[in-house]
Amino acid sequence: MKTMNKSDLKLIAVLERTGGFASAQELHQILRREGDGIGLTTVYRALQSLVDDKIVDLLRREDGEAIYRLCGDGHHHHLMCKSCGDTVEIEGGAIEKWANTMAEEFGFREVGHTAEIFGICSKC
Amino acid sequence: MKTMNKSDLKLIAVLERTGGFASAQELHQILRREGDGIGLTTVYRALQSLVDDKIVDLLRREDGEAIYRLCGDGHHHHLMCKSCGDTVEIEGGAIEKWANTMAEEFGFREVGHTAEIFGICSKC
DNA sequence: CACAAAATGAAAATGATTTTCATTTTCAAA
DNA sequence: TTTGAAAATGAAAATCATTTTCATTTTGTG
Repeated sequence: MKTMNKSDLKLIAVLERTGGFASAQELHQILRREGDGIGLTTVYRALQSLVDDKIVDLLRREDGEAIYRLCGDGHHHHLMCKSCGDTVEIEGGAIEKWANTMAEEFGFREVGHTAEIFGICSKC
Repeated sequence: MKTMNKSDLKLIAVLERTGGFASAQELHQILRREGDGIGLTTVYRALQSLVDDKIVDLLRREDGEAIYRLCGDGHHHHLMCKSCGDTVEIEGGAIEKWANTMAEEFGFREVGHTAEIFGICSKC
């Protein structure tokens, strides 16, 4: 780990606090809301460098927007209602195993994965 | 399967011929190169409707660009190389079970899911 | 203090994708 | 065959996330 400036630390702090995934735009809004005048450009730059340093994971939402989360966060998956948008965090131990097994079988390394479930919740 | 117009068929033809994944822009260029004056808008629309009809799969390149490929039959998942983009179709029996179990546990119905694995393949 | 390197952010640029909207094509009913 | 409505089409404008540019500010160090 090399350079680590103020902005990097801010982003890490927010990611720690919020847990899970967030897009650059969302992270920027959160910081703004908290009174931090940080610029969007800086947020992108900080996230980029954190990804380069493997401190943060970069995934993609279904629409292609980049989302970030702290590496090594015991990560979880989501169950989201297509109707009301309500989301439940769920464990994915089975998925981790599946991903690793499959990746190994095909000789892949530096493996990551995404897995989300969606449906209609009981309230809707 | 419902509507299926001329453009849809053209796109399917190109996807069959080329095999593997291609972005909307690439598919458009290929058609143009072959003398077809189809517009980019139409390419996007055709791809969208093919995805809706589950005739083509939509994934994302690392930079977030959408890439499309003809669906094999049956539901499957993908193992994609972050470096060269090579993709392997894999079975996800474990995932189906996991998704259904979780959904049931939280009272969700009409459940679907996504699960993709990515890493660096042995060639890269 | 002084100064070079690093950091910052506003604004412009980029590039994929979507939307708008006017025009053309398709096609079944008359 | 003619006709009218619905579907399809594409050029151009609009969106939107992300990147780049560039002038300014901050920081660390000699």
